[in-house]
Amino acid sequence: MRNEWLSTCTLTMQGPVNRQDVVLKLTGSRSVMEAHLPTNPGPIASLTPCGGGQCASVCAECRVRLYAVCAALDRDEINELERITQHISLPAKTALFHAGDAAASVYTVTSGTLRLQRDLADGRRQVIGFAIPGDFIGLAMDDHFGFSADSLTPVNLCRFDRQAFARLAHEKHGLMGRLHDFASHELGLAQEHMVVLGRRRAEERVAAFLLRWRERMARLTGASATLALPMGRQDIADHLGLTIETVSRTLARWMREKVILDVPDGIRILDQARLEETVAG
Amino acid sequence: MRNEWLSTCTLTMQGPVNRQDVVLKLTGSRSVMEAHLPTNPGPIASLTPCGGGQCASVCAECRVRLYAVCAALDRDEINELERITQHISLPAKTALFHAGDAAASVYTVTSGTLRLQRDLADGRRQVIGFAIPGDFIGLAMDDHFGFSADSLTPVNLCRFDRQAFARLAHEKHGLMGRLHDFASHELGLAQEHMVVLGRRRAEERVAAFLLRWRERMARLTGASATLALPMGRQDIADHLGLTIETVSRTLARWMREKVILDVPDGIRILDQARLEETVAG
DNA sequence: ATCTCTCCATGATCTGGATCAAAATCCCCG
DNA sequence: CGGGGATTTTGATCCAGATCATGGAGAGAT
Repeated sequence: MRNEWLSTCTLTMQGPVNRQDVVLKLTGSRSVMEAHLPTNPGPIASLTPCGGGQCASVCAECRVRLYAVCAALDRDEINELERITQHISLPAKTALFHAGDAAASVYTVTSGTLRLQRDLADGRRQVIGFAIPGDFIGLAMDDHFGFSADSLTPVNLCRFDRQAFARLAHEKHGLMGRLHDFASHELGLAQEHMVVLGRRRAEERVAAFLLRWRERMARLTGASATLALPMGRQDIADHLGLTIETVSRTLARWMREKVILDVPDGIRILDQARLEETVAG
Repeated sequence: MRNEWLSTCTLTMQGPVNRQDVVLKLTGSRSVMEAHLPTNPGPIASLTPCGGGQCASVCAECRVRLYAVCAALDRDEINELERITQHISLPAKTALFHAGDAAASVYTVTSGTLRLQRDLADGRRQVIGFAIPGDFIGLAMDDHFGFSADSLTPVNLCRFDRQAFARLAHEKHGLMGRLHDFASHELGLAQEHMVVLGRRRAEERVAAFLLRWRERMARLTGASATLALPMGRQDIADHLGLTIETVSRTLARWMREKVILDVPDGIRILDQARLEETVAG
């Protein structure tokens, strides 16, 4: 009904097109302004292999090694893994891959934050999650990615050829076990998020998100008073199944009530107990 | 606010209490009537080990073996697995385990349907999914189950001691790989369900559910005109983040419009294309 | 400094689906 | 076959959060 006109809308692009940039810019309807056009995936941003792909023993000094899947491997195996590894950097706000792309690679995040999302044809989107250092990207794929990945900040990743990585996982039992631990853990989190999306009120969703994000960041950087939020309000909304207005209003209310404090690029949680009560109901 | 009085409500039970039976039965508020009390988990229904736990080579004639995790094992390994297997039957509408229980066992479903759910303190519930023959239960657990499992129909399961099963998985590489495949696949489905819960309208949710359930049943029994729905309307609603009224109205409308046909214990899909259009938007 | 663009905040209004209510149907079980 | 609880259906009304509209604050660019 409301989006019917979309079905007859055709645009022709000249030159290479990054799909992330192709949004309908029509005034008068905010939601349509943000609709991504279902173009063929264009070339993604060029990637910079670190040291020309020839970095020896970068892993040895990797800060996330003990959190990542790599922790399953001993020194020799790490070297073996490193042979199929490409260390790459991605600028902020750049696509790593798109939903539906052939999954040629899998990744471990070593720094920065990525947004993982699925898009519906009419522009609605669900942010599946945010990937942070130590996270493995590519657990839930067949031959094709089921979601898109975009950097929110500059990001560094280890890229592994998927076939080669799968071969290694089948040789090295510890690696497969570790992959399975990651997948099980992710599955548990996904199920928890289903409860949030299916049965929680707006305020509870935002509180649950802040507490969980704080937890994840604490694992990386240790407990910190301020909480960096590299994702925008719209991203939070799309993660929680809300609108940007609802997220904004909820945070604004908590700021008025001194539950949280606004700081540049994030917040500071002043009253964690209050957020926990909100989640507990 | 609305449920504040619950915080002062205390009931004392005499004799063993099956948590599934403990619901507040107060007229005047439907949602509270259905609230499960947070009692300590009582003893679950007694389980009947098939043949006193001494069934030799039951696996050989198992109808779901090729779909289940067991498919990863050769004849000798199957025998080894069978030594740590207990074949059990569960009557309909019976708890297998509760969220928070120590996860002593993991399971493969061989017949029947189970409902997997998480409950919030105030009675809201999210049905994580439904387990059918071939499904493995226990992928996403740490030491404790993150959700409850109840039979909707009579159910037969293979119960494995979790420690022993984990040990076997660490010895038999194929089994671990298969477990990981199951976990990745589940993760992909969970992510898809997030889109449904976060961004889809009521009608789209129900259509997506029917199509997906049909797909799963088709894998088991082959394509069939009628679709058995062992779960109730409330279960569907709690799976889709809707109310029973919305589910009921949506199905009723489709029946009026000859998209589906009411049959005992299920439906018949008359116009699959219509449902697919609904999901596609 | 000014322009532009993107993101965020906030008030006003609307609405899809929740809630409330009541009747109808189903399903055991004796 | 009939009584009583559980589940489902259907109608009326309500409301949390969506939608619409507008203004403001920052960050880059020139």
